[in-house]
Amino acid sequence: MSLIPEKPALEGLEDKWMSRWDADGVYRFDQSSPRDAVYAIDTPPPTVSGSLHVGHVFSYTHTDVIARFQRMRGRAVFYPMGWDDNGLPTERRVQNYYGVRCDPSLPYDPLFTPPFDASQGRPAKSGTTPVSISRPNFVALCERLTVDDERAFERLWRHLGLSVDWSRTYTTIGRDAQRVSQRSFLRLLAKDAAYQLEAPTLWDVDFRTAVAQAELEDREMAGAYHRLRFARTDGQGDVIIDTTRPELLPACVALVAHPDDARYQPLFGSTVLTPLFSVPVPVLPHQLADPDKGTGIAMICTFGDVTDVVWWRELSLPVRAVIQTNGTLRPITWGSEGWESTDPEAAARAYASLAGLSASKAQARIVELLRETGALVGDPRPITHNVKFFEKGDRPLEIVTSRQWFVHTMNLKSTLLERGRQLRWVPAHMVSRYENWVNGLNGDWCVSRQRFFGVPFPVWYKVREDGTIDHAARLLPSEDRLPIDPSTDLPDGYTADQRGVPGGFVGDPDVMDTWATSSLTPLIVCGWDRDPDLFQRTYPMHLRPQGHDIIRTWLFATVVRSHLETDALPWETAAISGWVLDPDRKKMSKSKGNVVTPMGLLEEHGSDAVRYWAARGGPGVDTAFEPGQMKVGRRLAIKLLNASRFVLTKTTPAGEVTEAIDRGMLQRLAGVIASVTRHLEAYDYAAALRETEEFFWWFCDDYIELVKRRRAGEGPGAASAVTAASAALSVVLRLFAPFLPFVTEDVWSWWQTGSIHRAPWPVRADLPIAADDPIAAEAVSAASANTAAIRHARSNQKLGFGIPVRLTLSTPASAAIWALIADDVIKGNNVSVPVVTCGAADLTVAIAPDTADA
RNA sequence: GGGCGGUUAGCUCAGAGGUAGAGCACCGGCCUUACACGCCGGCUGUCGCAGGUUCGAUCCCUGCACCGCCCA
Repeated sequence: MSLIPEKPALEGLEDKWMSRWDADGVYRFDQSSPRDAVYAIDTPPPTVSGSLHVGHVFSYTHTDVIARFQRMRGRAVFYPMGWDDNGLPTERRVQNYYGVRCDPSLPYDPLFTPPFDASQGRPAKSGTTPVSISRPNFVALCERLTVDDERAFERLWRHLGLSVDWSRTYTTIGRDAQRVSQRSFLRLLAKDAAYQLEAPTLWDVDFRTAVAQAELEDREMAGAYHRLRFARTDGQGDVIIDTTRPELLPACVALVAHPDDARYQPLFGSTVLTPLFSVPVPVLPHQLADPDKGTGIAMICTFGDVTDVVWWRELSLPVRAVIQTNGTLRPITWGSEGWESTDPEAAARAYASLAGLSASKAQARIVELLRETGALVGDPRPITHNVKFFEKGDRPLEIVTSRQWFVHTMNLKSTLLERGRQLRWVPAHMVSRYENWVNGLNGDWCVSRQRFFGVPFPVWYKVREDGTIDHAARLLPSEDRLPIDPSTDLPDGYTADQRGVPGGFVGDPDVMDTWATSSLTPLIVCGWDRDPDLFQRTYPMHLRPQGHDIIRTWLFATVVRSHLETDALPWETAAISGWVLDPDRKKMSKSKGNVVTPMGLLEEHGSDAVRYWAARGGPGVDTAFEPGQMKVGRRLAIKLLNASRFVLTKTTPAGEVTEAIDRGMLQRLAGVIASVTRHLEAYDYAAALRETEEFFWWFCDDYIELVKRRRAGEGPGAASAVTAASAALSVVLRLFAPFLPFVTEDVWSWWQTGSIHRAPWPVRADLPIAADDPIAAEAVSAASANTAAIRHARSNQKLGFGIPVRLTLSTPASAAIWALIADDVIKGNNVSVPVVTCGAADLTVAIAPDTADA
């Protein structure tokens, strides 16, 4: 009894309980649990070089509600957290923070210290050239910098009350992730599911790396159609084409028109000369040429866009690439092989002012040249059009020929669609996002990136005697050596001094796409290659929670990898969270999200209150950011404290639940248990919370108010109410526990041993009532209805509760029902003199103040 | 251009073939021995638009509009 505070409050509950839970290991996964008792969650690892915002709090709360529910149902919940530190965002931060840049050709320097450390103050900006360092040194700095972020993230998650097993935290650049990524890669290679190819690839000229289809986004940009005149070699006049990329004219390899286009049919097979450069190119038919676009005939360049790639491949055209990996135009010797021109001198003269320029500068310059020579017909006509960008990039993507690693996905399309159908999607309609994406795949998955802070490809190549690299002569490590870094580790049978010399070897300089690692999270956390016991207990996992924006990337890639590695779906269910919208119905923007820091929110409203707001946003439903709902959640938590205190400060006399109202209340609660359980099983946490909350307010405002006077006394009537109320409280606390873990745990600790979060999920058998009794149900409904009518009358006559009233009541309730509730209704409404007619058609009430002389 | 979702009270949202709901906000009242961080009561609607099915449609069907997202 002394454990019940006199004036209970929410303040400080987070700190109190998060350390207690940690000390007691409440959320530790019990690896001795048999597989069918396990519930395994594949948590999205947040990007640590970004910041956590309100959207994260929202969706991670959803997952935690499910985790807590499953734990209370007796499942051994496997709920590790990961940090996504691998990839570009971290690289960029490290470069600026330490004044370095990575050069994978450099050897590891064990004594290296960075030129500066931004936390110690930054040197004057001018004149500081980044220091080039090896990949292992660079990676070490990345790891050093991300440690702080990860600590801050963990603190926030603990404060929010995520029931994560913190002993199993992983990072996407960590040893486990590297080893799994490399092992999986070697196995893909062994079964020809991965391959290397030198091919035109989407390329970001600022990051200087290949990017994959999944990382593209279209952006609307201003552009212009330029009408160019090509001379026919038969002297029969000109051919006029339209292009938005005149700067690629030196890369032109053909003209193309639709095979049915009568205007150009006579030209097919003939040759024209490019303006300025006088390169003879053929005019060819292809059905992808759009007769309605521009003049209906286009130039094919290597490479302006993905259609150029198709034409180039299907029409067997030569390559004349001009865009270099840094986005500038390369030097060209006109007249040499591959750069044939009928007037090499003029071509060289024209090109001299273009070489070395970026694409956009080259465009401006070549337009001048075309105009001067009369090859530009009319003025450029401005348009806006969609241009492909790397989602993190600043300039349009180019297509550059380079050597890349790919994973076969095109040949898996129908299998992947089938996998999508096998997965349970919450909400169900999200499957169409996935199908949309799979159906739209237009190339295999490019998994190599010309970056540094990622998992290296565990591959070396032999160097020929002439010093060139023989990419076909791969040297692979055995699996037991993994993880390795080919820029510092040696292939078996070679010595360090053979690196990069004729007859020696070189390491593959690339790293894996960040999705190529994070697509393996189920394999990483479940111990695929290190803990067969854990793996068979946890994999396939039960739940993948994530946002709908990364269905095409993370979800898709994970399905691919699990299919290839384990011939199985990685999880049973994918639960897709919506977004948090700002008041303008836009996705909560970064700037906005930073104004409202998650920690500030949790401190202002309390974690339970913020979780309450989050849990009201149903699966897949975008939800407005609304502090008002957090205030409501806070009030709910406070109400729980007070109601609990009230119930628990009178626990005698205890006894059988005999009164109809008490039994009716418990019956109603039994229905709530069943319904809430059903909702949670279906991942509809929002509905579960709504029903629990609705019952709880009714329990407080109607049930307790009606019975509190009877309960305050002695004897069987009091015992019935005391027992019913505390039984109900026990259940209600447990129903709320997944949503409001702090306040429910605190109340639980007043009168129970052990954590509520390890307590069994409530079932009907917990309630001290036998089979359903329709009389009791009717009694409790009648009591509520009659009370409402009396309250209404009081309010109309402005008679406060403190004033006793004489009551004239006609009620539809039968005399038998009225007899069961009369005492509680009369006392619970401060009625002094009741005159009651039972069995009436309608419920009517008349009251009058009971004056003192009565 | 194709796909998915949404449109219900001032706001945030639930709902279901049969008399439109909750919370917040607002208005009025109440210190009722758990809680004034509380309690009681009240007000508010062409359920986006137009057709169709039906005895009956806000709900089902068709088309349209607008918002958001995904994909070309």
